[in-house]
Amino acid sequence: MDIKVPRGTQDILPSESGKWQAIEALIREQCRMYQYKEIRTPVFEHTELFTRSVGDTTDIVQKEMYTFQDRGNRSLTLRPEGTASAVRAFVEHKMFGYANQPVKLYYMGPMFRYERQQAGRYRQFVQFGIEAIGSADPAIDAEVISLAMSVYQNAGLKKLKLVINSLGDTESRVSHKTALVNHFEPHIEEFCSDCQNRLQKNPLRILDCKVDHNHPLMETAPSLADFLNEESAAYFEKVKEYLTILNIPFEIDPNLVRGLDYYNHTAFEIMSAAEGFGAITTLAGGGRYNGLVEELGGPDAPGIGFAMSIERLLLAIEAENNEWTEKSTLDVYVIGLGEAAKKKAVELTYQLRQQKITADMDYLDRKMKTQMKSADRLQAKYVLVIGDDELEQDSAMVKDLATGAQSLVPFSSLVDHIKTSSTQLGAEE
RNA sequence: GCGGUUGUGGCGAAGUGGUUAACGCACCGGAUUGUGAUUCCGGCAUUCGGGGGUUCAAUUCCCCUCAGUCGCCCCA
Repeated sequence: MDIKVPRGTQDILPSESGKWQAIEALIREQCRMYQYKEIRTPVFEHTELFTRSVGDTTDIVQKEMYTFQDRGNRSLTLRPEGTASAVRAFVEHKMFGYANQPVKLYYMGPMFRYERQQAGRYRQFVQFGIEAIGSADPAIDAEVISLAMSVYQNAGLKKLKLVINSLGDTESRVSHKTALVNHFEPHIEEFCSDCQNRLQKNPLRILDCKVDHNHPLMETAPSLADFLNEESAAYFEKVKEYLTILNIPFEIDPNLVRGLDYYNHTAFEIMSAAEGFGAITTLAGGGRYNGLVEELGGPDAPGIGFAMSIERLLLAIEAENNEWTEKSTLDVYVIGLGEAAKKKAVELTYQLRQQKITADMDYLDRKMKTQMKSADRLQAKYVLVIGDDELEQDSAMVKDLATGAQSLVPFSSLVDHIKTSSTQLGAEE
């Protein structure tokens, strides 16, 4: 078999899936505390959804999307991020009419971006994200950020860095854009063709161009911070104030610009400061997107959200050396010796499971010693041994693997015996 | 898109231009024909990612290719 997983994808094996489930449970619990409700949207959408929301001059849309034609000649795209779908659903199902506003949503699932893989970056990766749509209160910006922080803290992470910035409102951005165009236009022929295209459509993207990043005009480009109008600056101040009330430390990075076009006002990233972490330190990113709902055909509802990568969260946990010790969940391993005893073993294993006692047995007809070894490796609490002698007495030999003690117990009282001894065990701990 | 690095059994990992490719783990069998640690004995790669070339001879040298991995950029 020489077929392998496609590039940039991975199998999460049984030895790892326990961690995933633990993280997922932690996340769902946090969302419950904050009263965000899960929304599940398709993994593919009409391509236009992303070109219109994420922005058709962004890297994501221009070179990272998995876009294909279906048999009906529709252009579809595997979702590269979650906000577009959530907002699309918000509009499609008229959630702006819901009694409870803002509408608070969360999602968790695979996203797809065609990129070269490296540590913490995959072509299929899992994002957890939330969206609060319908409120322009800076307090909810702080709530959104605090939920992200609280997931990380509950996962045991300590080395975190929150970076925030304000991208300003439409007016601020328009004046900044004009300044950028004026700045670059006289020398635009010195830039790459991509940048020349970006000049009128989205000059901000010129600033993170890969080709021309050494051009002297990059250094002297007008900064967004200088173009924030009064309302935008006041809004940003309020967000900072609320973060301070919540005791969440932050840094301001005036150069923080998110890679998606729909953001305005608050933008933030949470990074890992753990040493030994890969080159990619961003754990989560998000921001406000007033205007996006309208862009997708809804009313003028403001929104804010973030997305985080589960893969990177797990990497960060590892980098901070927080071990997840997985406890064995096997109560009983049943060993049947000989044909008649095996039949009994099959029956008993089934009965134990029905009584909510986890049980397993050998299906390879291995010898006693090897089965004991299996039981040991599986960290079973008890082993039941059934042979001809036990059958004659309608009993099983019950061995406590921790102490090594064993006793003959009648089949009829096996379940009670195991239940009472395990609760005693549990009480001693 | 660009660059570094790696590719030997289920896993980890040595190694050499030349008849049998170390070792460790795991696994299987036995010592112990009904009991898990340890120990001892035995078994477990006609083959060194794939293709081509150099050579009397290549897993070892050269070229190409594929794949993993890491980094740049950007992002989650």
